[in-house]
Amino acid sequence: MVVTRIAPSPTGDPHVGTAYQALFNYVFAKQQGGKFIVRLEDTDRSRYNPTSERRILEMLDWLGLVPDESPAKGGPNGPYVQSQRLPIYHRYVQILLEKGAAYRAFDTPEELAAAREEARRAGRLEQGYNRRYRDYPVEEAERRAAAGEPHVVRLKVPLEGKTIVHDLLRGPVEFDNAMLDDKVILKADGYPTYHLAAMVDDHLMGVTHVIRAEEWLTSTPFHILILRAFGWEEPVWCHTPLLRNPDKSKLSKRKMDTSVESYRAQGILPEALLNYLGTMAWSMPDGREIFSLQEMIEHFSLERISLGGPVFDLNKLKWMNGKYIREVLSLDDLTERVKPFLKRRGLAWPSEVYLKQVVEAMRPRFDTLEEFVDKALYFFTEAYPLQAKAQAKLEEGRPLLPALQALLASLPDLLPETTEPALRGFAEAKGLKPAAVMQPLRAALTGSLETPGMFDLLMILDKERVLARLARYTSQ
RNA sequence: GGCCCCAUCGACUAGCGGUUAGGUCACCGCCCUUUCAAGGCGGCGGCAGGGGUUCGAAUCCCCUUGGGGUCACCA
Repeated sequence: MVVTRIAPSPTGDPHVGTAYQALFNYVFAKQQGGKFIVRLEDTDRSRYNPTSERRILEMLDWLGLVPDESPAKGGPNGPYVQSQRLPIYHRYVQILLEKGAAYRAFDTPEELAAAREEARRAGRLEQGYNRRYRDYPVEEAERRAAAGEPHVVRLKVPLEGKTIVHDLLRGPVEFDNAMLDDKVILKADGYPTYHLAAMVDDHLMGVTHVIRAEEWLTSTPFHILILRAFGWEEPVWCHTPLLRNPDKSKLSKRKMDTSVESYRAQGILPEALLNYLGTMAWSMPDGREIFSLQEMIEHFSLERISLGGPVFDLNKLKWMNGKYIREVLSLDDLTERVKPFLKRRGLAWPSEVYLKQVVEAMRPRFDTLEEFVDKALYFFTEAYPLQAKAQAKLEEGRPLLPALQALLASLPDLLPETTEPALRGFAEAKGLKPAAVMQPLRAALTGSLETPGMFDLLMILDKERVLARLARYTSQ
């Protein structure tokens, strides 16, 4: 059975890169009838963020990428939080030590820094750790360890030969073992590094496909060496391109908004975010750009992942979100989604029917849920702003307002069938273009020059409110 | 800098030896129109460069250039 996983580390805000990886791992697993696991990699105690775990899990839930096994849900391979698996790692480190595949190293961080500095100054070719303890007598190392001397455990990497990563998307990628160094697998604080923990867990959890970001490609030979040291089978490796900033560098919160929570707060829909991420380095065989998670599962293949690093384009994300708002969601669904955004701004709506009318009228005019609130304020409060351009139009047409007020007051109702001929007739009688009447009226009723059509506006606002708002400008 | 990956319009991409190089976002124009949108129609714009292979290269190979990643007791 296919088993995939994501292994986010709880160090901060839930990241779109995590969502991206989750999407591909989830979709592939589901398509193959397999399992999708979430495992928290919290072995870096210094960067640990206590709220991060919960928020990452919430993000996946919001997106609808429901894991089969996770810290929250549990499963047969738990625990799913690495800090709770320390005894497991210690056991496996011991095995490597006994096999002579790893060794204890007593260098202090200061010594390592000094050695690095010296190597740099000497302009030496070889990179990384100088292997000072690689051939240190085992009995002596054990004695010092037993005496409680702080130390790390490093993998004994072969000095010669090549390690070949068979990447699903790139074919064989060769690395000279001489270019590798003896990486730390167990830190002085007793926590494993990513390299060891991930390989042990992937093996124990039966992960068959490691689909992860390209930044891991160059440490894959090291992972393969760990696997070999244990005598374990390799998973299928599949390194996907990195999401990029507009300047093509790796997506980062310094240059871009990378927080999924932030997009959610702006009123980006989970379906749209997922859909957009699904078009990053992947495409539907038939070229369609709007597709659901389910449709992606139906047509997905890892082979269709292209290798160029895609720039995360806010502009297109917004467009796609707008597409979902006006063409994919039902009116009822959209109306429901808009509610929390109104509430958060302290706005209320008189009835379900009213809200739905407003949403329908506004539908082609907003791309995010937050934008809906911004642009539809005058439907929900009398304290809407009068924009400068609208004010100018209003002043221009101010002389018309009393007559318009009288006209509208005289009508039996403000339905479009009634108001359209009335207003057009009014303009014609005055020898004016319709716009010369509509624009000042629009400005008076909404404080804006960007609104739904006048006749919809009048109907939704209702007679009483229309007249009251007009009275603001005619009663002095 | 060493090592590794990558390379089609400004952005996302289709293409997997023979296409007038297609679509989407953005941009521009037109239409629709009471405003703003949405929508429709049209336009601008690309195979990084150089060598090969081949009857024929965006497609295969090599080099150059460019971009990115990685070189932590972080993941």
